[in-house]
Amino acid sequence: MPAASALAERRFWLVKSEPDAFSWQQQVANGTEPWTGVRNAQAASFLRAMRRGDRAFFYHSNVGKEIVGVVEVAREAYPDPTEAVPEGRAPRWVCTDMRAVGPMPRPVPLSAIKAEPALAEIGLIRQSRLSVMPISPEHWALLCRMGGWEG
DNA sequence: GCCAACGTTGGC
DNA sequence: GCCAACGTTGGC
Repeated sequence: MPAASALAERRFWLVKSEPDAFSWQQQVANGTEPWTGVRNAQAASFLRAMRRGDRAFFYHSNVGKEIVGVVEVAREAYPDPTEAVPEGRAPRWVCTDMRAVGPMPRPVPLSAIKAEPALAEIGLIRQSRLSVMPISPEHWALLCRMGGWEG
């Protein structure tokens, strides 16, 4: 089907990274980068649900605590090469490839997200430890407005 | 540095 | 299968 249908089906996500481990600046420098290291069953199931062309906010956890950019799913889930698979066992974890799309003109801090009543139900707040989560189209649009993102 | 949330592990 | 102990994440 044409692009309109693919666009309508595009889903939105938020992925977290500690900038000390892997930062937005590194993502930009590398262009496309495997999103590895997810070791949580719920987060992994969200990675598996990602489709090529889906977009995600890139959030800096611990240091910064703000949405700093937008990435796009460039390759759907495949076995995470950083997993140490025990002898005779099947690989368990997956990664996706993420491509940097662009920086948020105004990074959106966690404090601003918490201060916005319309975002009270967002996974980032309700389940603070989850590192990969879906974002509803409405929340995506609102966060884009808050960050000055014209996408 | 502390603590809440929560996932995992292991004894029973 | 239950649950205490422990480890990790991530905000404060």
